[in-house]
Amino acid sequence: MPELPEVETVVRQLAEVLPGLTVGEVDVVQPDLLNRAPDSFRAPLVGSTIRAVTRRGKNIVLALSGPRILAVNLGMTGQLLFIPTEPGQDPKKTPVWPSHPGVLLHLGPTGALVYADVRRFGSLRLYSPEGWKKESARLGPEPLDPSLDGRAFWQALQRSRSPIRSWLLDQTRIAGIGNIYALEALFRAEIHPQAQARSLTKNRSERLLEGIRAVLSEAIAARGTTLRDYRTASGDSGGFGPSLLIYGREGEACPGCNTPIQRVVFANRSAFFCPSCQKGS
DNA sequence: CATACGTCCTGCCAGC
DNA sequence: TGCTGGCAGGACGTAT
Repeated sequence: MPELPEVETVVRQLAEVLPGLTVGEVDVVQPDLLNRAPDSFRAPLVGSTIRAVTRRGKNIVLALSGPRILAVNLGMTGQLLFIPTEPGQDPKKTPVWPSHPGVLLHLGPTGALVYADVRRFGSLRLYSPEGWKKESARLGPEPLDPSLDGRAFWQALQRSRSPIRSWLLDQTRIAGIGNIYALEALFRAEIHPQAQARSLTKNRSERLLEGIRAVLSEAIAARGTTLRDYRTASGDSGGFGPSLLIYGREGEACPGCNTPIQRVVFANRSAFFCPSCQKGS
């Protein structure tokens, strides 16, 4: 699921409700989601207070007293849900309790935070502030950060022989983009997904960066794309699905020229594109 | 170092 | 109706 707009949506919601709350009991239902043994995951968390909720790439970053950092990556099917409760009410007894709970953080009488994940490709990783700083430094720049300029983006592309879609999915090159928004941005910029990164002209790469920023911003405004599993922190679906121009639309008419949209598979993933509008492979 | 590919896991759905 | 194969938003490890 979850790419930058979906993660940003969850982060914005959680930033409204979590700061100031203190972690009580921690239930680990699926230990394989954690980056350490359940006991050493639990111990530093219990009793700590949530200070801030931010995003780095596709990671939800909870800053805790201690200090500690809890980084949550939703993988393909992860959900991070805030469950409001009445005092004394069991979050598991609420109508919004998910079907595949992985980790539950009790947050006092007013609510709980549950991570749920059908396929369990996601993760909850606990770090020291220094440890997280190192992890974060492995990721590429934030596409919506204005300090990423068109020239730096183009120069980075010039150094790679990878297909541009693969380049965009590599989190160490640019952080937060996944298959849906990579393909949407490439369609907007009229670039073939298999075009070599370094084949892009400066103008074309600037159009690509503009396309990335536009589609991410529009998707955030719509609270993300729900294909199946993605939910906001309050359990709602995202509204951007109908606005996808190319993703999942094999055989449909290109909105620009009416040519049937094609699907190719490379690097083990589907790529949708208009063979007429998107050249350069 | 850079790039390419298989793998982790489960559920759903089209097609037979 | 029931089974099977294909496919899914991500990321990491390994091989070349």
